[in-house]
Amino acid sequence: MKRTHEIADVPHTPGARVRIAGFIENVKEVGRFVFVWVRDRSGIAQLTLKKGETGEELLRIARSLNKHDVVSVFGTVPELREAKVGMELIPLEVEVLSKAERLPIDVSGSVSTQLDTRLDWRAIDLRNPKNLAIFKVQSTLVRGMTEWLDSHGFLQVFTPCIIGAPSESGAEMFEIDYFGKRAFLRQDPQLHRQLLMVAGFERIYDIGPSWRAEPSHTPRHLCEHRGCAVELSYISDELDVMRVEEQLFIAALKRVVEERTKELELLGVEVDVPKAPFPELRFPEIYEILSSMGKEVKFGEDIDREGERLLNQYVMERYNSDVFFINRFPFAVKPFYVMRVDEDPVWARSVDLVYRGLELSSGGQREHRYEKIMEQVRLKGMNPESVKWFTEFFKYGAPPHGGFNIGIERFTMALLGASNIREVTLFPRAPERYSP
RNA sequence: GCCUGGGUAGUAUAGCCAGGUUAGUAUACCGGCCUGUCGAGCCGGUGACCCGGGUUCAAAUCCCGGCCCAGGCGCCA
Repeated sequence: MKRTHEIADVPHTPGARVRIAGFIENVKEVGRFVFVWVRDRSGIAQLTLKKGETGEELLRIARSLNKHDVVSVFGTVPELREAKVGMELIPLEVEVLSKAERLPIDVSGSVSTQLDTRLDWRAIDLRNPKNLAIFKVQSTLVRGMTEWLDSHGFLQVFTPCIIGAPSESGAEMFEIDYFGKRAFLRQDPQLHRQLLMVAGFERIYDIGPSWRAEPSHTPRHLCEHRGCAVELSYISDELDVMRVEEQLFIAALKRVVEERTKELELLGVEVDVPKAPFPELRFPEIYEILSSMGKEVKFGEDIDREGERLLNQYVMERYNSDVFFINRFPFAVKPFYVMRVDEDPVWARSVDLVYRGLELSSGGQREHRYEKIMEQVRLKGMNPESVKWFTEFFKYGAPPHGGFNIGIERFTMALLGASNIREVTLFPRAPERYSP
């Protein structure tokens, strides 16, 4: 290997001989000294070279280094550490593994670069330690969710990304050529998760991508995003789904708070882990709440962004909570597969989770009764043939079930207070961007 | 898709409204100075008006079209 230690793991034992590797952060010549900073993903090391003591060849190499050259360094831990940044090393040998030209963007933080330009140079942009911190947090966030799911009997599954027919009526999907036939990239793993409930898998989760062919120009939309999609059987109603979702949510945040203190500090983020149960607002009461706040929404209609913001404000003021559920959406604005409230079928057992003003997930109880599903297909004006591949299965026994899909980028964005979802996506896909 | 605001060195910005200087500044880069730098500092240098058309004696600046960006709305994770 080109190194024996990550920089953060180099022992503070004077005289210890180690080999580290990383990018050149800076080279400075001051008086009798040449200082070289080397960064790996764990931290910074300063190489200290002293004229008259260090060999001429080593001084020559050190002076010739450019920012972001990749090097491997063999050296000794000094008696006295004087560097204020990271650890210090007296180099004995510097091997240049790769040379770097002048960087197209600033990664050090001295000049801030616009997001779009950064994304053009994303692999270099990601060398910024703050960006690494974002994805460390994201990794832990997802692990917090999977750990909770695994320990509560949920089976991880993988459902198809290519589907033969649109999963919901009228949704904008990417069309692909499938051996001369029309196929689509899924916009949600929804229907296949339900089929696994029909299969008797009872509790599953699917972490994977979804695509939306919507030309959305907003800071919170991507054309490709990943979700943690959960489905479970034998629920009494959608409240059982909500109880699972909030436990999952809490477990994920706890993991981040426990394990990513350093990263949260670097990013200047404070996280409070909320307590269950989360506040729940329901239609049609929501119309009254909005009305009392001066916003009129017609009975039976969906709320818009402004309405959502007002509800967020309402929950903050009334419950002092930055997370809440919205339940019982109008069936008119939801897809055919949701379960309606039998006694009042204007409303669906459809649930959104809103965190820090951002819609994190949609879900709820699904309709598992064949006759009802077919009735709703008709009510939505869909051609029954187009969803037969899905609906047929419900003739042969289906447990009552429900689930939700938490947007991973959205979750990360809300958690870190990022101003744009692309900040928390490694290589985002947006209407005008599909590279790198 | 609609609305608003933008596009100036590698990066980030000033100048544009009231058209006319060597297009200013920071940072990066190159060179020099400095006996421990750590956001180092100081001196010198290289480097730019998105593309196409129009108005004008003259366009970074005004007008039209295109492409791209940011934000708001719709759609939603």
